[in-house]
Amino acid sequence: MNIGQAAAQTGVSAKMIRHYEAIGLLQPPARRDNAYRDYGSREIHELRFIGRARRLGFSMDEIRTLLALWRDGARPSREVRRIAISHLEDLEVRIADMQAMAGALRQLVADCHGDARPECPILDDLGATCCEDGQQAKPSLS
Amino acid sequence: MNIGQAAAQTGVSAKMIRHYEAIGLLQPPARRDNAYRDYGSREIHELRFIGRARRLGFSMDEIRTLLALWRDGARPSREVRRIAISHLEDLEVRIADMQAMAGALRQLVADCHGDARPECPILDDLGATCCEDGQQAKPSLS
DNA sequence: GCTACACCTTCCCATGGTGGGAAGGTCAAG
DNA sequence: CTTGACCTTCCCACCATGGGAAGGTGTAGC
Repeated sequence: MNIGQAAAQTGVSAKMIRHYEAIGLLQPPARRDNAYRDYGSREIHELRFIGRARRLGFSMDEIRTLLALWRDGARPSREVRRIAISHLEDLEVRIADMQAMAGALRQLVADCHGDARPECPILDDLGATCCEDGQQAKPSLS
Repeated sequence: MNIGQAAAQTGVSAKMIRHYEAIGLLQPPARRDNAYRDYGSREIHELRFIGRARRLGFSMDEIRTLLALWRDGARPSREVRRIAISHLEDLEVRIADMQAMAGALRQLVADCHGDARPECPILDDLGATCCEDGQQAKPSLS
């Protein structure tokens, strides 16, 4: 199977398939006489694996490890679970961060009348001149 | 004020201050005889503005616009509010995405016993061979 | 004055995941 | 034989950020 077909089958672009090969995430596939890469079901399978893991937000490093574990039929599931939990915790931290951002923004948006007048609590907050004299004027953000 | 002091005062690294200048986000500051950049309270103020906006997750493009609006004392607050709302919606979409990821992962982690045995629903799901024959084996992820 | 150290300058490079695109080869259909 | 769609490799760009080199400057202590 050509790289283009493999890309279509797995949702991973041809560019990225070559990239994954270049960084050693994937074994170089067989080549045809015309030097075209030739993918079989095993490679398709791995590409799909990578695509899904990416969509779950795993880093390339995590995916590299998961892929090794996946290829090793005898791996202890403990290992995999540990990685998944660690990534999950990571995700949760980032979600909490973004929720904090969103909360602060929601407050600012709610406070801003948003009409033709120039008064704007959003800009006021962003520009809060908290430390010109070393004093924090207002707790506000961060 | 030296760039290092400005960095300390604003929480924006010296590297980034120079970078913001290079991409035209900031006016080039005055230079002393020794060619050192010299920052006054106005620049400190702007740097702090940028730092806060970054911490709220605004993109550089958004910040560029917000900064222009901020400098324009007569801007309509409507403009600012529109940008903030648009960014907020963006944030909310991303939060929802990450929550979906986290939810799927949590499920997988819960299903995986995580011991010395090789059976692992997490890898099974990632590797789900959904379409080798054009059939989706299991709804699963994405 | 000399030495040490901290700071400044500019310039280049790396990250990571992805895409754009050029220059050239190959294949299939008309 | 032409056309267009594909493939190959190679280089470049993004974005925000940091690392670091090579060289100048300012300050403190001796």
